[in-house]
Amino acid sequence: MSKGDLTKEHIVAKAAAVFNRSGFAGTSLSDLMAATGLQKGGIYRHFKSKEELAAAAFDHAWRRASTFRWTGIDKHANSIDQLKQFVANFVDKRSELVQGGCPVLNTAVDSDDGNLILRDRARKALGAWLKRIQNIVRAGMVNGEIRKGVDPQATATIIISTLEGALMIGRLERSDLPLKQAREYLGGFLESLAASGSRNKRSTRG
Amino acid sequence: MSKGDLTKEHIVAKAAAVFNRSGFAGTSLSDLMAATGLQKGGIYRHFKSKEELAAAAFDHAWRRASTFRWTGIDKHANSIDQLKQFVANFVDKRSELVQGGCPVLNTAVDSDDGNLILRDRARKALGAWLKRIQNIVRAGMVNGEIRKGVDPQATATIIISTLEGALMIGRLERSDLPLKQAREYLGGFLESLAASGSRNKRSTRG
DNA sequence: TGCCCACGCGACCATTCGGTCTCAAATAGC
DNA sequence: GCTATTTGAGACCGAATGGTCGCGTGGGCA
Repeated sequence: MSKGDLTKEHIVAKAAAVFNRSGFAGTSLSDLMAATGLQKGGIYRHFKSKEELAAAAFDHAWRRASTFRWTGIDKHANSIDQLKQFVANFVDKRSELVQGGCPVLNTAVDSDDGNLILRDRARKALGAWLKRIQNIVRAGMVNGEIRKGVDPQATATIIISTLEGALMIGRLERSDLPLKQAREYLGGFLESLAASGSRNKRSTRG
Repeated sequence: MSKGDLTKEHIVAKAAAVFNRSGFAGTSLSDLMAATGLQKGGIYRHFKSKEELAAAAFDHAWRRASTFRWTGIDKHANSIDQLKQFVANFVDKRSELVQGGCPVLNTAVDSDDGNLILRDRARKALGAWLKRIQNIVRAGMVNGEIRKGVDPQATATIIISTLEGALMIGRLERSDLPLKQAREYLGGFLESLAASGSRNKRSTRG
């Protein structure tokens, strides 16, 4: 990897934190210069505009967030346990994230009006996220772990909504209690999806 | 009401929509000039800074949102019905809001880093909102409508989280399905809070 | 009707914005 | 070690930013 590529990666990583904290409009080139330790020319050598950098930064932040949120899922055979693990990761692995909370939430609110490029990236990221949860629910239904009649799409919406909403509340209150409450609540919710009899052999604590 | 006060109110109302859509940093004085139809001097006659105007605009937007969300609550005697009405209002009365979604969500994300004035306003608004829901839950417990053992604080967090999260998803997807799913889901959730036997006399459809 | 001051206009200010470009220095290939 | 190419600094650009101020005007009150 050439020196230039290394620099580019460094810029993206630093910029991701700034954009995630301050939003696109709220981030100035001088903020980015301070964060990266580079001058303007050094940054613009690698990105042709602030927007292009913001897009790369979002991708970086989202890749990072996804990595943490989906770790340890495969160690569970049962779909409900997988979903519980995801919820637990979302709640516990925040500190490992790029600073400033969930990139999708932030970008959704930040670029709801203009900035189609950023909005589209957030939309696609959220879509993939929802789909991945839906697929776990569907697999659970096929395997007889999850009741017939459960709506995978609505289930995914509820899980993500609750987590993102609780994240927002917690950030305003500077407290992690809302997310802890969401985790506990979603634990019960996920148990309630179980097909009757399918969870007898093991503790209900996932 | 003097002409000046009228103008001031007009500025606040127009500015509220712009700030709510574009955020504080994303809103420029020229945006506000275009929205209000006034020149810079006309705006600065009534507000000593952009920030002061943004604070007044938040108050306006929040007052408006609260009005719509809490309409028709008193017509229900039962606390669970009151909460259902609140959820229904949140979902159905969006179009009557100041444009751009929930002011608390937007301001929370927008001013999470700097802007203490705005952040503080959003924090207090959210706190009052949570408290009001908690009080309904507590009243329901006192009246024997809601089970003992329900946690009013966690319940309020779950309701608001789910709604705000679904609002965010719906805005990204340009769809109202997520909010509809949240309403339906929360309907069941709220029913599950009922003290056993307390809801036999009436339809479960609130 | 006449006065006066609240009101809003718009020119003006320093500063910062995102972005460009030239050039010296560092790097990489030979 | 020499050269060709990358790389990043930083001066510079026009436009836009948030904010100020003096002045003309018109609405409100006597």
